[in-house]
Amino acid sequence: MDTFKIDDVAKASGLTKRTIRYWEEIGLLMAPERSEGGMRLYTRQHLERLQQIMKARDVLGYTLQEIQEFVAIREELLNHRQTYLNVEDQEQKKQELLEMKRIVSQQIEMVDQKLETLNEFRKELDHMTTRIENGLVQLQTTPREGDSN
Amino acid sequence: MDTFKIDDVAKASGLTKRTIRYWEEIGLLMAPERSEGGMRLYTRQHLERLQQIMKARDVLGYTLQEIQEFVAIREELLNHRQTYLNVEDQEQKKQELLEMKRIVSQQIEMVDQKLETLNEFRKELDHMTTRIENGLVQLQTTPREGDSN
DNA sequence: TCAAAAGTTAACGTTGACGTTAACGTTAAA
DNA sequence: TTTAACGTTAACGTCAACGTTAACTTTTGA
Repeated sequence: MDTFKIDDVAKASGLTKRTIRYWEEIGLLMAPERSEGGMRLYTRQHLERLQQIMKARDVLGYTLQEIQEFVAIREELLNHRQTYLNVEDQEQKKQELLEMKRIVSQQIEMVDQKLETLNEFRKELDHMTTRIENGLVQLQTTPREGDSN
Repeated sequence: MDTFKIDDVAKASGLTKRTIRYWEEIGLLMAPERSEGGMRLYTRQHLERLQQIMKARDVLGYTLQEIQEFVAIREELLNHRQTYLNVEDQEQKKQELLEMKRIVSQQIEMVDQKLETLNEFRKELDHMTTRIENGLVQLQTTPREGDSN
């Protein structure tokens, strides 16, 4: 079969069933097809989406609302291929594209800011490692008060 | 004076007074000295600490608990200079240093993971920008159905 | 076929991270 | 000195992001 039940998805993703349903409830995960009886039937696409959301949540520390904004833009870009017809539609599409560009620019700025700070943190951690190892060496080379000399 | 009242700290940091007190309450910010009457008297060190916490919260998306762990280690390294006396103290200090090294290694791993994912995101955002701008160019060069030719 | 396993919705509970309000004490400037 | 501005603690409120439980229906394997 090409579809998964919610427990399969939960196990594959590491999320709880509640969380999966919750994310659907708030519009973060697209609602899957249902069986005759009403069971959710997920596809690979749902799994991929969940992975993306988890990455954004865990790594970027975004709220689900912020993630939703990002994912929405991304989706819009994909669905939103060549579909302009007349002058008004062109004008509208232009406005949409400009709005998307604005939001994406904002997000780039945020990501760059995060990258910068993360690199600072990384340096500090390296520094701490050095200091710890120096401390360990000190212990080796300075055994005890008046020992062996 | 070398001390600040809570409202000064709030304005300097952009946090609310409530948040500052809350962070002290959960042990994230060291409790400042008090005046005769009981008013909190902060120093520059408190301000610096608050900046660090804010960075970790906003950029790394850590919970306050996680931040506390990071900050604690850092503090320990600073306070924890050459203070070994006898063999048992040396052994204890060695264990402490090894434990700190373990935790710092963990944190480095997490930061590296975050950096990697952030760079992926950054690339994707660039890609989106390109696509949006292509869309805009398309609109310019394909004005209207059967226009001007 | 039929019970156990797994699914569903609905609703209330919980936890972290504060916001808000109340009731009161302290500082500082007029 | 006195009063407005600012500080304090204590307690309850809130919001996001789920956890948990209940009451019920659908699937499934022996």
